[in-house]
Amino acid sequence: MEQNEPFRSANVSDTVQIEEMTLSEDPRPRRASIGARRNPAAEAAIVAAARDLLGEVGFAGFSIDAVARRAGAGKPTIYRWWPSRTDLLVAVYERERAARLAEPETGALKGDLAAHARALFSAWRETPAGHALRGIVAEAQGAEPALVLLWGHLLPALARPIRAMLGDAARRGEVDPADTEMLAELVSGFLLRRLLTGQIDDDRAAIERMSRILATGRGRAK
Amino acid sequence: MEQNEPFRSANVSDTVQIEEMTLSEDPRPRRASIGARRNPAAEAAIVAAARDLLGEVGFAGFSIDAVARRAGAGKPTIYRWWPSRTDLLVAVYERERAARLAEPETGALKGDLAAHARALFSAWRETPAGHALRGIVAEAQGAEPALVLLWGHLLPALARPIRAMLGDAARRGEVDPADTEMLAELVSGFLLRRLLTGQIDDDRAAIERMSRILATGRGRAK
Amino acid sequence: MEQNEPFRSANVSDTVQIEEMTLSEDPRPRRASIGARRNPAAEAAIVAAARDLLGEVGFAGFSIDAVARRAGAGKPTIYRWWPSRTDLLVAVYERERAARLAEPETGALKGDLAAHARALFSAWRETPAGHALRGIVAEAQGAEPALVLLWGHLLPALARPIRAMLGDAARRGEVDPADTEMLAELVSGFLLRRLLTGQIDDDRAAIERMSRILATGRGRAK
Amino acid sequence: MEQNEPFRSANVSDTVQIEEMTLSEDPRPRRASIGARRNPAAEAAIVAAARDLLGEVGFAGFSIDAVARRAGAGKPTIYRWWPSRTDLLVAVYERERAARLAEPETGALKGDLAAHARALFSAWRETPAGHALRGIVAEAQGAEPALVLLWGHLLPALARPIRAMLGDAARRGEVDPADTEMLAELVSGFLLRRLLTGQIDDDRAAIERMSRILATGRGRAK
DNA sequence: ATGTAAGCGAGACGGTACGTCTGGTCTTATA
DNA sequence: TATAAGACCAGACGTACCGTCTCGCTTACAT
Repeated sequence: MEQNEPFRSANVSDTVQIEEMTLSEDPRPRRASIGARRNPAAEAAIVAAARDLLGEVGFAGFSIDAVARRAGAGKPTIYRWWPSRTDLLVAVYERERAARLAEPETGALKGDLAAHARALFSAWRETPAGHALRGIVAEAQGAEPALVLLWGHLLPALARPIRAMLGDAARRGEVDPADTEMLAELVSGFLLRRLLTGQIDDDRAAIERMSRILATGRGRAK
Repeated sequence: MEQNEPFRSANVSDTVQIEEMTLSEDPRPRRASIGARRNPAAEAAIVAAARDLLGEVGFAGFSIDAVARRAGAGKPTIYRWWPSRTDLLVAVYERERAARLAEPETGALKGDLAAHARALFSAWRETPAGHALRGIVAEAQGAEPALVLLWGHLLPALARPIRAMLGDAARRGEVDPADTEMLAELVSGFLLRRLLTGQIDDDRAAIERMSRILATGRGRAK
Repeated sequence: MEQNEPFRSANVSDTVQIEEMTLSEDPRPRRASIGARRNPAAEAAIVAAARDLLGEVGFAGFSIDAVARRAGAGKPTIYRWWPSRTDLLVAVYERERAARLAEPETGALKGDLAAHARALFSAWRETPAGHALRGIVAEAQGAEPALVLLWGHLLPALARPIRAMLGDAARRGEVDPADTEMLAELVSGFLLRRLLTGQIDDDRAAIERMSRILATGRGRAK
Repeated sequence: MEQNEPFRSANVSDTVQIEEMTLSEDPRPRRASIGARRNPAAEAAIVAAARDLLGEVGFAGFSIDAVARRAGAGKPTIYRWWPSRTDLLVAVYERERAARLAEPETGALKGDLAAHARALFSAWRETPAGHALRGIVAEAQGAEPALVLLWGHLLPALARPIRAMLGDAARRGEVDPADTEMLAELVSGFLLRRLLTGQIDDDRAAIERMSRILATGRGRAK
């Protein structure tokens, strides 16, 4: 801060000097490079910081600066491995999703759908995965790459287990195979709409109704 | 996000006319105050600038600064009437929505749903309303007030005509009245999911299938 | 606030409505026009507000907006009579200066100067006049009209009683008439420098020394 | 404020050279960071821009925004190193003051004072230093930190060479040592008053008279 | 064994946008 | 015709992030 400044005179706010001196010992261990390859500790610290940040303040207040600060990482280190904020959100999302729900396999489509929806809402409530996905959707409304990622990768992944259930149901004769694709879209539309409007509490009645309508057909009114 | 048709331009009955007339002789008319009350010309110019900006660059690049610049307005004037970016987006959205689709009234639910969906997709493609709604959803992922507005005001408004169709269908005996609410939610989930992933092209097959499944029930596989 | 807005929808921050309704009765009497001539009540209220504001927060925080707010006056009313902030400051300054010090007339220049300086410092301390003059000097550093006003009107007025004392002293033979002008300038330089650096406490020793040096000459060191 | 001579331009040994060289091929070199430490080129460009701005439009029109624009710098870069406008003005002032007047050493106080005053007025006329100091004084009338800086740092520095002359004179027996402090204050009061009222033209008669009165005493009128 | 290549924390950099404040002008409605 | 009111454009304020850059360091790997 002092180099090359022959004329730098007393600043208006130079009274801070004293307290800066007490900072002699460094509380942060400064996680250095481990050679010409990615440092797993750095990666873990960054994703953990991002996860915690999302958990604490949600997508608002989620910034690369804040993640770097909290992780004790340099911003270029983040940008090296996650070229955009979206990528970092995806990393958090996928990491959380790893703790996955065992497939229900109740033997009937309606029960499978309901169980899956309830498990998903629960995971979105209790981990930052929900905030992460919401953030990705938000980014996708303004950035092309995020949009591609969302509907080329994330939403298909979200629909995959649903499609699997529907495939099973089709094999059991519960569902016309020609309808599985649209049914999967309707289910994920339901899930997404609830997530984005913050309505992911354990609303059993609604989940039950959705599952019944889509799984067993409605039949005409009596 | 792909439709580069520059959307329908200023309507014949638009309030912007006043401003555009003054533009004829002076490049920057410096639209002054008209007394201690809101200046409709300023309001029109701001909403028009916001609309055009959305149409040209989408939600990315939509900033209050840019709107003020383009409208020749002071930022405080914008903040006075639309306290947040979301409010301005809503203004654009509702303005565009005014040119509304006549209700289909085909006499059968399936046709009504399909016609409505196609009309809505068309409107989203051809006016900035789609971009506006996408922006509002994005904002709602990080800002509580926007979230409240979204699911307390905007989504209900979106679902209202659908609910009306379902009510009619229920009166005709096509649908169990107990299901109308969830059916409306499923339809709007479908619409919203398509909007947010940029899939609002005129996909007649998908719209047809969605309408059939939700309107007539699926019936089990043969 | 409602006119011409067919599309103005629910604002994000529209919860204020309720409390605005309680504002039915007006606490402020709304001092109206008294016809086609200047309303003394308005003038008094404005100058009083300016004076009080200066007294409470000093020149920082002194703005036309704040004065208008506090006086319950419209900004144009202020600008009509005081075309710039400087003019308003001058009004405050002159009004305060009205409660003026009786001329000392001790019969000797040194005592006159000291008495005058002490009286002036006291007035600057105890009324907003000091803040007003400081503000005028500040404005004069960036605005030509204020500068003209300052050294064409205010500083001469400040020097006038001093020049009078020096004239008397010259008549008494205490001072060379050719020196009175510069002596007056040196005295007012002393006063101004003290005011602008906030050193207008009752420093009798310094005032005494200044008076002695300028009034009786120094004489060489013993 | 009247001198429209464009003041001495960039010195041969100025640090700006580096930046000006890159300007040869690219109209906007986008002077990037040079690592986790202050970039001297950026500093030089900012101070130079501030200096030029002061020289061209004076303290009015001197804004951080304008400096940033002209320097091709980001506003945060300026605020990082000069937390307030005052700090930047001080930087300009001290930079200019570096081109210092050789101490006169005429052997007699009166000549020393006159030479010093004339040199100072000349520097204030021909460089932006005068505008910078005027700006600092203006700021000090509304901001406490600027006030502290002014009379704790800047005015003492201004008075230092004068005090030195007076000390020499006292050693030579020309002046009573007990008077040196007040004499220095009277001289700097004279200088400051002239600066703040824009009267820094080469008024030899006035400078002569001031020097004579303060240096040799006046003696009574004949 | 050593040179080189890459990762690392750090933080400065030019920008853009944020939301607020003030300046000075303008117009209306009221008296 | 003066007044209170308050909207209007303009633009500066100081702050937060963005994504890029360079530094000085550390370590592993290829020579």
